[in-house]
Formats: sequence, structure tokens, C-alpha cells
Amino acid sequence: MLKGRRIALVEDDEIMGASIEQRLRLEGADVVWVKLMQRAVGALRTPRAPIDAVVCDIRLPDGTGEDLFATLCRTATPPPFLFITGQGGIDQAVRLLQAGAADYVTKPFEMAGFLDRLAHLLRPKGEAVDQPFGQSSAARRIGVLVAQAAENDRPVLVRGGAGTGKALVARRIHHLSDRSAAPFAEANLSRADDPLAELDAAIAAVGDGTLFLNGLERLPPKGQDRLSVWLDSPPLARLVAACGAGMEAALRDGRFRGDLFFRLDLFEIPIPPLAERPEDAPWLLHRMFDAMNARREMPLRGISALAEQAVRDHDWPGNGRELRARLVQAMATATGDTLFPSDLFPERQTTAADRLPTLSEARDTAERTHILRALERTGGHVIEAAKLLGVSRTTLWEKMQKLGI
Amino acid sequence: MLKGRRIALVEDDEIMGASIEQRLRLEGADVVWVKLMQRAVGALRTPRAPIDAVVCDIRLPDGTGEDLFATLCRTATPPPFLFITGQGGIDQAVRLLQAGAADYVTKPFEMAGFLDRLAHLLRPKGEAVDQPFGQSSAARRIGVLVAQAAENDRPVLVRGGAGTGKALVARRIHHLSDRSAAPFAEANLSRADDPLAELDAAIAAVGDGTLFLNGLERLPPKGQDRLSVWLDSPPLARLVAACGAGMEAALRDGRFRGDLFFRLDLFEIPIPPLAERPEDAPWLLHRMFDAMNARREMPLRGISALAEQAVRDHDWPGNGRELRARLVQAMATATGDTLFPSDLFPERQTTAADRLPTLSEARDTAERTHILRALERTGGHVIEAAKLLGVSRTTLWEKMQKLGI
DNA sequence: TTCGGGCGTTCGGATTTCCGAACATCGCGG
DNA sequence: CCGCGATGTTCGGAAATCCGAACGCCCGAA
Repeated sequence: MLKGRRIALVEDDEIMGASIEQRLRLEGADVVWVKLMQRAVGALRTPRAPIDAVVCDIRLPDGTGEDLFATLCRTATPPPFLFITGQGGIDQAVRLLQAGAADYVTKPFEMAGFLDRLAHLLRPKGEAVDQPFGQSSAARRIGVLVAQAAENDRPVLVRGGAGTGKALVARRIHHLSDRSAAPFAEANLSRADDPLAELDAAIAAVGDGTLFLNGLERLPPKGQDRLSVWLDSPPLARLVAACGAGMEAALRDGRFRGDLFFRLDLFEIPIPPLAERPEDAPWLLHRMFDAMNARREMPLRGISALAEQAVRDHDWPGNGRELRARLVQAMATATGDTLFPSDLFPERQTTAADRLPTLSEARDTAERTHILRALERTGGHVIEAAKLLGVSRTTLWEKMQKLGI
Repeated sequence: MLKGRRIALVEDDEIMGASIEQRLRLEGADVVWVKLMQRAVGALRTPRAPIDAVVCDIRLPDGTGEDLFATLCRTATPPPFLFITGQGGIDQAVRLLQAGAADYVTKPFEMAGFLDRLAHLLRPKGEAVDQPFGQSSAARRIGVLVAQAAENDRPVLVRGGAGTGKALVARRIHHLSDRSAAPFAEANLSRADDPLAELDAAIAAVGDGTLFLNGLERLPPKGQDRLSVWLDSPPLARLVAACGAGMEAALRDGRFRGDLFFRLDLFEIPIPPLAERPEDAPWLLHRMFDAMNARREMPLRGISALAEQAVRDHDWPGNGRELRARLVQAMATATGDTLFPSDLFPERQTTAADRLPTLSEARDTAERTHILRALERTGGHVIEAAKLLGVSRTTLWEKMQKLGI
């Protein structure tokens, strides 16, 4: 019944936790057991794989399950929560259910009934098909927005950094829409030598299909006028535009007409960078790896857990595109039958000769750069910087003293 | 607070029932007291007037409140149920709330708190004639002013920020007035390309109805002259104008004729921004939610109490319009069956943009990457990695534990 | 089988860090 | 001149971190 499901167990009591964990594992579930609230926040906010349900004790050594739930709700849609508690009251149960918890069980409980209720609140599985963008909640949201965009015919604006897959989103909208049989014409304005010609060619080719304008912020004024006129005509085609980080600056500087932008910005699909949804990186890695491995002469056996962890922790300034490039490189040059971190990040090998800095050294440099960044943002305001960094003024002063700032 | 509301009280205990009934009547509620389940089914299924809420005991001589609720749910959407019970358990509370009960209180209870919770779950039903704009005193004042305006025939000036529902007020004045059968002609001067043409078209269309001029501060001088002439004619129609925050500046700069303004400003209805009447935001939320949820293919179960709190705390720079937009977005993209704060405020998910990570967070990520690097180099050898990092084995273990490595 | 070493884990105390509460100082404007 | 707010500096206690010393477990070598 729970086969293949990932259940998070938040419980500080050893005996109770062990017994539940064991039973859930017996049922085939994948259990993540954390014993502290702070760890649970981390484990649920940025899970390695999506969590299907959370079994949560209320009294924890460093907080309460209620706090945990409220904290998660502030920034994300939490998985269904089943609270278990020994000394809870009715008021607490009512409060939690009103806040959106899925269920509430008092200890001690019959294991069979508990499992029933847990299974009952698991959302039906099998929506893997329409999740081509990742497994994070952010990625699922993109999938929903794409489906919505495909259903109507209004202009869409895709926003995201370099290599986040804006073109993929545009193609998918086209593919899911009722124009899927019509042409899909792409004008990439940032790569083109002559953006105007690129725009004209795409407009000429699009017919009643989907016109995809990539790199909108690079469209020169003449092109903006032309696009505006084309929108007024009115066109047979549907417009999907994409812009990157430079859009806001272009609007501020007047390099892009505000009125045109607002005509395009009716339905916005923001794609957060990979760094903000770390659980998508290993997911993408495996997806691409499987696809590429199948076409390989001598298939690799798999990916090292260390490599997966390294992929998770990397910053991915080039987002998905960088990941693909690294993987292609790694699979071409891999020496063994397994992908290791050094295959994906060959540039790190150069440091092999010298000594790794001490942990405290690394910590100090990290603190140093971080403090400087905060001070820069506040314009040298120490008190505000301390607030920003979440430490007291005196502590910040102490650290600055120590680090010589 | 309960004035004019119809509350059904299902309670077999004479003393308890009498005390609640008396108190509810004191608060101005209309109370229907039934002492048997069978009677309650009848009274709730075919009430003389719609019931706004049900206060329901669980143990009744001829059945239970649970049965009553279940019976009603089979054939209709019952009003919000507040269960009160003396010997109920947590399981019962959980079961009822999961079934859709609004609240659950154990006897004995503080009457004040009980009334709060009862008032909290009262939802506006349909077009509540008396309170169409909110439940704050400011909103009730708007209702009174609208009614007064509808009774006479003088020009009305509605003042309020963007998205505060100025057009709604105007329509309501028209609807309540004796011109309700005549045309309602709206000229939106702020959105129109050619405000003059917009004004002329509306004047031509209005006949003996109500002319609504929205965005008065944007009316160009020529239009002001024309409006002035039209007022002198004298017109058959009644004028309702609306202006936003820019009006004072327009008057100061002379972009708007002072004399014309004072001819329009005879009866002013000011609409304060939502931020100044926080209790209206959740009210509006529930109103819109109910209306939209009814038209939904798969209705949501409800709104998390946390989301409600977030709505109350938000600033609402875009007022009601922003609320509606957020709700539409949230209901389209909600992943679960309950609305959570993150559904309504998806932009908070990307906190990385504005908020710098805490110093300890930065330190943790730095330590994490550094430890991983060391482990990678030693091939997973913990002792060597600890030596490399200059910490003891136990410390490294502790850190790995904390950072989830 | 025993032995030893790597590893996971706990524990108590030494040490460091962190914070709030002070107090002095330094502009800065009224 | 004073008041005010931000900063520099010190201090003591609370909280954390770190470390060595254990104990038990597992696995491979002897």
C-alpha cells in the first residue's frame, strides 16, 4: 500500500520512532526519520526526493510540530501532515486541522488503524507524465502554469535566467495547446546578428501557430514598434515571449517600452534558477543520464552517490544547460563504469596538490564574504546588517574584529 | 457582531441550551432552538429563512450530532457547524473536522471565546443586503453612504485607491436607486486611449440612467469643459464619478478645474484601502472563495487558518483587485485540497532574491560544501577527512549529522 | 575463532560563541 | 546646550560547540 512512497517521520522518541519506521519500511515505504524540528524544516523544505506525507510528533526537543507546520506553510505547500501526539488536547487538534493538517492521531494507537489513516491521506500517485520540469514544488507549479497557458490563447511571458529551459516551456505550451499542429516559429533575439530580420522571419513563418520570442529584452526599439503593430493587426498566431535577468534594467533604462511589456506580461511563468530548487538537479541528472546512456555504445553502470550529492550542492549558475554540458562531457571522458564527481567537475581536480583549508578557515572566509555582502547591501549600516544576518550587533562587531573588517 | 444572523441551536440540555440561546439573543442573533435530532433535520433542511450557522451538541436523545451532520451533507451543503460537547474525544473532533465541520468546542467553555469562534465561522451568504462591502465599521459606513446616495439624485464622488471597488460602489448606487431600470453607462477614463471619445460615448448611451465616470483625475481639460457644459444642460441622467490617489495632485497642478471638482464633490464616498481595515480582507477572501469554489470542477475543502492569517497581515497595495487576482491564481494552481499561504503568495517561495541568508545559514552551507569536498578527496574516509579539516572525528560526525550528509 | 580498525553513537567537561546589558563616544540637528 | 541615534567597547552568564574518552557494531585479516 505504501510501496514506493516517501514518508517523513518527525519523532524524537527513540522507541516510538523506531517502531513506526520499521513498520513503514515493512510496508515498502521510504522513510526519512528526523528527530529535531530544525532538521525537519531542512529535510522537508529541500528534500532529496519529494515527500508524500509527513508523520509528525508535536512535542520535540527544540520546538513543536505546530511550529514546524506553520514554518513550512509560509514558504511552500507542505505534504499532507499526520500529527501524532501523546498529550495533545482537543483544542490543539481543532487548531491544526483548521490550519490544514490532514489528520491527527493520539498515542498510543493501533498500528493497523494508523497505517490505514496514513494511506488514506496520500494523494493518488501517477502524475509523473505531466511533470517534465522537475520534482520540486516550484517545478510542479511550472507544469501547472504551462497547462493553464496551453488552455487559453493569451500572450505568455516566460521569465528565467540563462539555461533554465525557457524554450522548453514555450515548446511545451505550443505542444499542449490546440495549435500543436500549426507551426512553432522561434526568434532568438539574443543570439541573432540582426534581431529585426530574425523577428520578421519568424512572423513570416508562424502562420496560425505559436510565435516564440526568446531574449525579449534584446529586442531593439524598431523591433518593439514592429511587434506592437503586429499585435494590433491582430495576428492569427499566439505569442509566447521569454526574457531573462536583463529585462528589468531594460525597462528602467527605457530600452524597452513599458506599454508593450505590459501587453505581453498578461500571463507570467517564472522559472526559478536551479540553485533555488536543489532537489531538481539530481532529478534532471538522472533523466538526462538515462536518455543519453541508452544511446551509448558501452552503457555506464550508474552514478556515484557522491556525484549525486555534488550535483545537489553545486550552484549551477548556468542552470540546466550547464548540467547538460557537464553530463555530456562527463560521459564522454568517464574512465570507469560509474560517474564520479571528478567526471562531472573536472576543474576541481586541480586543487589536488595543495592542502585543503581547515574547516574553521573555510568557515571564516565564508563568514567574511557574507558579512561584507551584508554590509554592502546596507551601505555600511552595522545594525541593519546584523539584523539581516540574524545575529546581535555585538556578535557582528566581534566577528568583524576577529576577521579584520 | 451576530446582529441579524440566524443561528440554529441543537441542544437537548435545558440549562445549557437556555443559557446559550439567551446570550445569542443578547448579541442580536435570531436563534432557532431544537432539542431533537429529527426536528433538527427538518429545521435545517427546510428552514423558514436561511440559517447562517449551527451550534450543535453531539449527544442528543434520539441520535448524535454526527448523524445529523452526515444526514444533512448527503442532500445539501449545510451551514457552518460548530459542535459543542461535554465528553467528546480527539478522534471525534478529528473525524468531524475532516468531514467538514467548521469548529469543535468542549464544554464547559468561556462564553466570550465561544462567541468569537462562532462569529469567526459565519460566512457571508450570497448577496447579504446589509453588508455588501465588508464587515469592518468602515465597510458598513460605505454601505450606509451608498444607501443614502441611492435615495437622492445628487452627483456622487467615490474616492479610493486602485482596486478598492469604486465601480462596484457605483453599480450598487445605480442598482438601489429608482433609476435601476435605466441604463448604467460607464466611462473608464484611465484605461481609454481617447478619454474624450469615451466620455462622449457614455453620455450618448446613458439616457436617463446613471453615468459613471471612472478615473476622473485623468479627464483632459476639453473633457472637463464638456462635462461642465453637460452638467449645465441640465442632464436627465445622474452622475457618479470616481477618482483615485492622483486627484489631489491634479487639482494642485491645475490639470483639473477646481470649480468643476466642487460641483462633483457634493456627496463623497471615501473607500479606505484594505490595509486600513484588515478584518475585511479575510471576509472578502471567504466571499470570493465560496463563489469561485462553487463553480469549480473539483471543489477545494477550504482555506487553511494560516492562509487566513497571512491574508489579514498582508498589506494589499492592490486592494480587492489584488486579492481577487491572487485567489484566482491560487485556486488554479493549488496542489492540495486546502489553500495554503504559499498558494496565495507564491512569490514568497523565492526568498533568495531579497533576503540575504542568515550568517549561520551561510556558515552551514559553506561547511557543508567544504566537508563534502574533503570527503570526496579522501574517498569517503571519515577519519582522514577529519584530519584534513582539522577537527576531531566526533566533531565531523556531529556536523555531518546536523547538515544531513 | 580472535583481533584490530573503521565507524556510529553517547557523554561530560573545557572552550568558544552568542547575546543582552551596560557605558563611553561621536556626530547631528533642534 | 541637550537629546538622539548609531557606533565602539567591555563584561558576565547562557548556550553552543568541540573534544577526548568511551562503548558497541561490523567486517576483514590473521
